Amino acid sequence: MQDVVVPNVKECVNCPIRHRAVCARCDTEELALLEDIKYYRSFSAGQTIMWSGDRMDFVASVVSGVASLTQTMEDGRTQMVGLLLPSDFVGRPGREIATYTVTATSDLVMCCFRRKPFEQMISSTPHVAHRLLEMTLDELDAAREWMLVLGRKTAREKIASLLAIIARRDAILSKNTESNSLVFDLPLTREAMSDYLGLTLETVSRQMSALKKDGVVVLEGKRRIVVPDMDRLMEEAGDDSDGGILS
Amino acid sequence: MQDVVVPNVKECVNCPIRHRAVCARCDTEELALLEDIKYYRSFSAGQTIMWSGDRMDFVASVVSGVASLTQTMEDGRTQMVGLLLPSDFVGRPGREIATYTVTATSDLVMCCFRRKPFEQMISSTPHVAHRLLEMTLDELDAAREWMLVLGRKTAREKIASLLAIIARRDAILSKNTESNSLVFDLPLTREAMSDYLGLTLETVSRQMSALKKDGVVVLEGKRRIVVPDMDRLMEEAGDDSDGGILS
DNA sequence: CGTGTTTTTGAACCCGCTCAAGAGGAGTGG
DNA sequence: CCACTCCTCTTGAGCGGGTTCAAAAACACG
Repeated sequence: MQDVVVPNVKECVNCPIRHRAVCARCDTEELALLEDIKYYRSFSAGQTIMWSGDRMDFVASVVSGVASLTQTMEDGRTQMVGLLLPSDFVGRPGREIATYTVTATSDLVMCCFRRKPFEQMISSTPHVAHRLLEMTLDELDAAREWMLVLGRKTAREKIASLLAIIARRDAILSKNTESNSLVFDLPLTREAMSDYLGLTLETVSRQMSALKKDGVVVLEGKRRIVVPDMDRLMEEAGDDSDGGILS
Repeated sequence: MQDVVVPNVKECVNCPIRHRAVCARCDTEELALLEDIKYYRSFSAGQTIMWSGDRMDFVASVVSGVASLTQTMEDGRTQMVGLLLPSDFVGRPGREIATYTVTATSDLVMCCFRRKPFEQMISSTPHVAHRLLEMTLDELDAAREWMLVLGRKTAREKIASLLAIIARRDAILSKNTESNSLVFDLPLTREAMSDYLGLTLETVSRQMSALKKDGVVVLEGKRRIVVPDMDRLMEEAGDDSDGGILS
């Protein structure tokens, strides 16, 4: 966890997610409006930000760290339904009550907007509304991709798919596209992985060991992952390797 | 299949989905613009409307019937990722190439808009853009709900969940809220159900028989379903019955 | 070093899958 | 009307991947 400390990000202009978040399309004037209604909040790994059913007085962007959306049945069965990485958006304009439980999976910084004024901005500034539509469509695509993983892939393919997704997002964010091999930190516990993949934590552990034994990944310590051959990983995930990591 | 013949719906004002579709918020002036770029297309049950990877020159609303979005892996494993009922929207503004295969699950009528002019409308008329955002957020919620079904529910719960969803949508559309018992036609084959639920067709058949044996549903013929007790069905689905069918 | 947490590994079981055969319906033609 | 085909759906039997339950190992932090 390389502890991204968000050094006094007060002004949007210096914000690390300035060009990917919901504010990406805003001009300086619109940014000024956002500055007025925004505030930062930090959470430590494991902390629950919001319970399903809670009143929700803000929406937010993830600035750094990883958060997750989960749904839980009465008997405790849990399914993660969203993995929120930097620049991703939390909350639904027009909705007062949270539908999902939001948890900080790693240490986390969020840029929060008070809900009411933000909803007014949606109506008044097309740039925010348009970017939000775009991001929501992307989320929908991601959710549908995940439905294929959940519904049809084997345990091994599921693990490989998750690693591939994180590796890809990580490569985009940190521009470490030197070679074909990738190194990144897994921001998820085994339990979080199992909740994402619809598996038990034991199966996740077993399949991680198997992928390691077969040389698909190398584990440095508990969380650091090395992918020697991205194409091989994609193959294990059951996707056709279209080659382009940054598509 | 009660063969909704869409009696010469030429004008939007008479359209059965006028108040739920992407055009719901439009005033008469905006409707006139849409009329210019729209045209109807009919498909018969089983017909493929568009293959994943195809060029996509239009977006559309489902007027009557049911369509499905599916994703397929190289080895043929298939997952349905969207079930499109009347008023639902197909296609993504800004995208030229279809990501999913779209199939007419029953006989189907769609109201198509040429893509380019429609995209211009998104930018120029906030009513369309705003409604589309709202609908996309609803789709995202539905997809996430479905991730819980795919990832964590048993075969029996999956079937019950699907029946509950269709029963609910059907109740809203046709306002047959006389009693607690519901009757509707299943617009899906066993195979389509299995593709939706991440099961085999045999398991779907077995669980349908089991639900019938246990009196949760009554089958009249092959496709007509009677749900004597909606709360019971919800219970079988593993959801807490919040009672309100029309929430 | 001890305690609590996360992860790994083992062994037995079971739900849903696979493979296979049969049943039911709709349409066609004699 | 039956005979035939095609297609969807049902049912049966055995198998296997992932779960469950249990215990040990690795690690973190005082």
